[in-house]
Amino acid sequence: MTPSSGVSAEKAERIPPRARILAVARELFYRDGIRAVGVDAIAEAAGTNKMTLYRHFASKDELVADYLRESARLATAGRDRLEAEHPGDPLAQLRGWLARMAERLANADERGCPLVNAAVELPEKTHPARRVIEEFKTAERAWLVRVCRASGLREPELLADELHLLLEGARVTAQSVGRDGLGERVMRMCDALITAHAEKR
Amino acid sequence: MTPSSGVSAEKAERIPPRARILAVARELFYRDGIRAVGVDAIAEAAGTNKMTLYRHFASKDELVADYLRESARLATAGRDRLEAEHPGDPLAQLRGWLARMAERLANADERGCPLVNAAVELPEKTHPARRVIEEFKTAERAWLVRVCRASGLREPELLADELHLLLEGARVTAQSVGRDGLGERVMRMCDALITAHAEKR
DNA sequence: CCGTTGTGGTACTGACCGGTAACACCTGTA
DNA sequence: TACAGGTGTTACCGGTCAGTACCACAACGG
Repeated sequence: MTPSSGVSAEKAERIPPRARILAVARELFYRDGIRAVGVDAIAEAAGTNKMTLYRHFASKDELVADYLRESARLATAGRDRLEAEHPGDPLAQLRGWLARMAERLANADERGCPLVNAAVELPEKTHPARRVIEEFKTAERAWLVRVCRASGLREPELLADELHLLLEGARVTAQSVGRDGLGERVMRMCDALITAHAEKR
Repeated sequence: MTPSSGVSAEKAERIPPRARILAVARELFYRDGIRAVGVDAIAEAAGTNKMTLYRHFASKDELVADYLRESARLATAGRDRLEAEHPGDPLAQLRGWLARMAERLANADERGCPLVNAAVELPEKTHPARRVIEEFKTAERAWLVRVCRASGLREPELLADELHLLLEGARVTAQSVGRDGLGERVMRMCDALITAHAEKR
């Protein structure tokens, strides 16, 4: 057992402790659940200790909020990347987003949207995570509406809601029942919805 | 402070302790989350103590599994009631089920499906709750397929999945973003889906 | 050279966790 | 009356929780 022994992220590297802690927290919180992971475990897995953790995060609740902010940032960056990959082609952006979601559904490590899971785990309305969750989900839906509208599809708000709810449902269903062929089925449903909103009247 | 002081369910009544414990567990686990509620809190709120609780439940995990079995039983009973209310009219049963779900979405106490929430909170594959969750969700989907097929709708499996995923998505979205008008929107989407599967060539 | 800053290590607090032992009690029954 | 089973009460176990005090050390810049 070497002196610097972390669980999955042994970082004796030059990455500052705050980033190491946040990376490890993201992994453990997502995989095992927020309430199931103690700050001790995070600190140890990050190759540091609880004191250093509390020098960078005021409390576990704040660490959780930062974990969710980071997750939201990554998701937003992914959407930005899609826009860069398909400039001026909102329909391709939309399909790319759906395809990525479908891929995730087949992944065995997939445990749904980290922010949705946090909302389930942390019902307290005063928890600092609540704001982050609400803002992220609102932005996500707004992006979908924008892309649907830019694609010239009829009733973009309705379509965005249909797609969004369908995907959210699929991501929790993957956790509760299973994911056999779920990705393909969902993709077909989404395609049908898009087609319906393209043809409509 | 009377000697028998529970939180929300003061039962000095003639209800046996096991039932009291299960009722209180259902309320607290659902409202606050499974990991957030200790066995002490449940015993106290049920007007009893931890010893009596452990005389009826082998462990907290088993209590959780029983809580989920009870929730599943209630949901199944609700579907049976629908069949009794609309005998031989599967379409009315389906619409009744959807209407009930939409009602729930507007309720401020709604915290989604207890079994889905448990799946999010308890990722361990070996947890006794896992079996209960999977069996319930499989049965729920099977009921939907059966009703859709009996209603003479085209592609009943596909329609059942569409409705199921949409509803699951709505129930988690109510927790993470909000429920303003969500029930009505979802009902409209479901109606459109049913119509589409009724007309379909 | 000194002092500052960030980090790691250890030990600790007080509360709570799930789970158990031992005993008093109450109620029904024979 | 006497026994028995289910229940309530208290105290306890070892472990873990979030959070903190204190000190040692290493790197830095003057």
